[in-house]
Amino acid sequence: MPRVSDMKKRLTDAALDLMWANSYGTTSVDAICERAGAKKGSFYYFFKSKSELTAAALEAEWNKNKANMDALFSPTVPPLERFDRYFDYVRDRLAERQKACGSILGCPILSIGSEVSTQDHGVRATVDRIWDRKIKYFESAIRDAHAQGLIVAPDSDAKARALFACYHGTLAQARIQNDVELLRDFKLVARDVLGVKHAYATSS
Amino acid sequence: MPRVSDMKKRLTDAALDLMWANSYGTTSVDAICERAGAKKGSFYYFFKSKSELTAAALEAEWNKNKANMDALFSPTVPPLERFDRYFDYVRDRLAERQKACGSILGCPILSIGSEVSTQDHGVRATVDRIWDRKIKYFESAIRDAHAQGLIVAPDSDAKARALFACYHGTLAQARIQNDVELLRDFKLVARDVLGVKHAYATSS
DNA sequence: AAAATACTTGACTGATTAGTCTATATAGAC
DNA sequence: GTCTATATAGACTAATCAGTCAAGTATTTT
Repeated sequence: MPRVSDMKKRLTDAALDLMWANSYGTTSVDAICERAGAKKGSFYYFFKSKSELTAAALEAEWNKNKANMDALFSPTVPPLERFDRYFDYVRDRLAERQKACGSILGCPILSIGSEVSTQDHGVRATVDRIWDRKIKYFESAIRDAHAQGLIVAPDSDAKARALFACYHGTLAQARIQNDVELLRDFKLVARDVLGVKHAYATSS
Repeated sequence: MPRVSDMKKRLTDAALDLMWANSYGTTSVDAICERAGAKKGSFYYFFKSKSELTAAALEAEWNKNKANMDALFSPTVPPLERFDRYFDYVRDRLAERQKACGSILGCPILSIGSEVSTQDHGVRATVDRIWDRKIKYFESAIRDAHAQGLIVAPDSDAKARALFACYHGTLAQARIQNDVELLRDFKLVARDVLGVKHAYATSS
């Protein structure tokens, strides 16, 4: 096995960076190559199209985040607190990124997914897959909260999907208005969606 | 005032159609012209750039919908019922559109806004303006519901923004997954977000 | 009918696009 | 050292992009 290269990773990193900050459509293969320090030939050696690279970039992003998600949604954390920690984590990360690029970027999966969903079946399928994996964290926390009598949510899947959609709507709004403050109160909205009984609301 | 043309309207109609079904980035000026039956010269006679046309198209879309919104959110309708009627209306409209183009398209303001927000200040400003106008419908319904004791929502603006964001997250998810069914249960989510007291839940 | 305004035409430009292709360089196996 | 798979280099194509422009047509005012 001669010669190993980190170019594949550099390309997916560059692609996600640019597409998240701007959009799929305005991110050219040339720009991705330039940021990754690659030439055209290398790009098409690793990926057979921009579409395929995008799917790979989203999967890579998921893999980068998975360990954090596992920690945030660890069963050792009280279920409702998992959400609070997660929302804080995402907000902090977006705020930090805003310092670097000037914008609140929202969720790349949603932005890119919404942009290409009617046109690129491959990327859409990838988005769907990642979406489902992420929802599982929500679902399991909801099931635990229900079992502990903190909320009433017999249909944990539906509840998880509803909360996930609400959260992503808020992230999209934060991106459009470039305002991180819109994320500050989401914990309260989440409590409403979850139907948290007042007595059990976590303090933070 | 010699000669009047409907070309401006045809161009904004074509632009919104294409951008809604696909995206801002993949909708070329040439394609807009072709669908509108216009030549390049006419396009740039009416609009000085693709960006300016997009802003005009979004404003035109708002104007087309305004009368419907006024009717749906008429003060003569019980406040919580206004939401139900609105959600039904949007869902029906999207389902109908799906028959024509094969896809659930979600909200064009959100899709286009999210796509261009970090790059096109003019379009973003337009999106913000329309967003605020739409939220006013929610806000007034929430205030009325609060006054009638149907819900507890002292901060009607915050509640309206939260519900609006949740709804648009659900629309975005429906677009990405091309599934109108995701919109079916939003009424229930809305009740949770609004904090509707169980006794007052509208039946439909 | 002439003038003025409102609109249309379509060829054109120069930049950028995704993607291809052939040649070459580099590293580990033997 | 040489063989071989892995990776890089970068010129190239053909299509498409947003936008320009000068010349023309249609309609109303005077």
